[in-house]
Amino acid sequence: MNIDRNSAIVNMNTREKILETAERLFAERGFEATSLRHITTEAGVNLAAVNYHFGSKEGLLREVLKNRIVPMNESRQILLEKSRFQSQDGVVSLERIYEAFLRPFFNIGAPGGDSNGLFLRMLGRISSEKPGFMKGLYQEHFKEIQELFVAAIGEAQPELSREEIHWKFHFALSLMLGSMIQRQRLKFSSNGYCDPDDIEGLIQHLIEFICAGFRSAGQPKSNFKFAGIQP
Amino acid sequence: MNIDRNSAIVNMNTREKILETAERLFAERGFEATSLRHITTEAGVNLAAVNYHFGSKEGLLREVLKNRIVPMNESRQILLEKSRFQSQDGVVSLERIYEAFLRPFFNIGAPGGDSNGLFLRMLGRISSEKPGFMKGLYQEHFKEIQELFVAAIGEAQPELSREEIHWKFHFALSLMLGSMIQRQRLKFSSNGYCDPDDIEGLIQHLIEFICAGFRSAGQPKSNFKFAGIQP
DNA sequence: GTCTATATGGGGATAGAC
DNA sequence: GTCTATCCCCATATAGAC
Repeated sequence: MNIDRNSAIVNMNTREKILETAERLFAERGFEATSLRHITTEAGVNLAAVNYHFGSKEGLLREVLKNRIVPMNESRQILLEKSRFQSQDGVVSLERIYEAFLRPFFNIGAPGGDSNGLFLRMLGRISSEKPGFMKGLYQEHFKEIQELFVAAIGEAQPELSREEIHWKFHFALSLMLGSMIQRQRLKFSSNGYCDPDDIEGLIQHLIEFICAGFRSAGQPKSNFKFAGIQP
Repeated sequence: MNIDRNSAIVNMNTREKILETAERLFAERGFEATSLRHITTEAGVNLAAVNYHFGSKEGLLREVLKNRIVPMNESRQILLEKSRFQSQDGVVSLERIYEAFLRPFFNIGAPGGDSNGLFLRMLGRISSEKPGFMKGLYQEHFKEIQELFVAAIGEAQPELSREEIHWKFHFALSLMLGSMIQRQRLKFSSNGYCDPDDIEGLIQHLIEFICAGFRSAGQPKSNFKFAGIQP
């Protein structure tokens, strides 16, 4: 039943044990730095089982990611539809759109107890470690959901050009991943002013920051004269 | 004289050859995934030279980063001081502050011809690969420059609380790194609407997005009622 | 400072018995 | 499906000759 992902790893079958342990170790140490031997030892299974069940180390990674990403994107879609249903005219506000986009991302570990956001750090890390791999992942898992959200943003901010929407969407996505990857830095760089473990606060600050960015003029070249300083 | 970093690697001494090649390979493939053998083979030097000159693989990494970061931060400080001097009352606008902060970051490779931003991808990657290592790097190289810029932001936006400034500074930093790490994604995710190789456009869009975030209310909890949707 | 040679330990993957 | 045993590759680091 998989009630508590952190306990009773004994009661899982070999395949599940490997997935469970691999996810944790990939997140903690990175993909390259984690060996199959390390995974199988911690999981208490045989080394050869990985290749039997997943074909290769990369096959294992693909499965680990898929198990998290698919429910996350389903959740995003449901939240967006719910907000659209609750709206007056079918146009969802930017805040609601990004709440639907961000919340499942930060809850991706729940209810598995991934309160440290290890999985999210892994996702960000993989995206910089293996760009080719991520491109495939994008085509398979993120293309559709992105089109859905880009369309919703276009309805919420109809004055934005397609180019502007894509720039800003890219920034929002980069910020979401970056702020999670870099989250531990906030601990020692804010001199105690901010608590990086306050996920709810993080989400709210992020929504505010992102929506402000989407509402900005969108014409920086004409609105703002750059100094043209040479470094 | 080091006129062109990409040519005449033959004319460099062993230490420089190693630094040159290591920087490129760390950036292209990541730290863990790059072997000393690979570096020394491409550089055309002996394997043992790395340990002789840098003590260890991590010592080599430290030196590679230092060679880029120190000039970058000097450049940031100079740009900020120049903008302060040019201002009427010593208060620099947010746009100028972030231009001074961002431009040396994106020009970090120049005039070395790092037009692909490989070094920046490496920096972001290392920060997720080796958090402990980055903490040391932060203390050594980034603490001072951050305090300088946080102070300038506090003067430009005096109504922001310390907590808000640190959140937003963290976001801006995460976005800067994230947008560089994820830059290649923009190629295939924007359907051709945006050109990720247009660094000048990237800088201008970033400044606009970040400054809008800094000018947003700063009190999301009271200004915006969250839906409280459960995923 | 630079080389060869090697110590020492790990890596992913697989063949074949059970 | 799971195991043992092993192939073959690569890693970092160092000792010691030149």
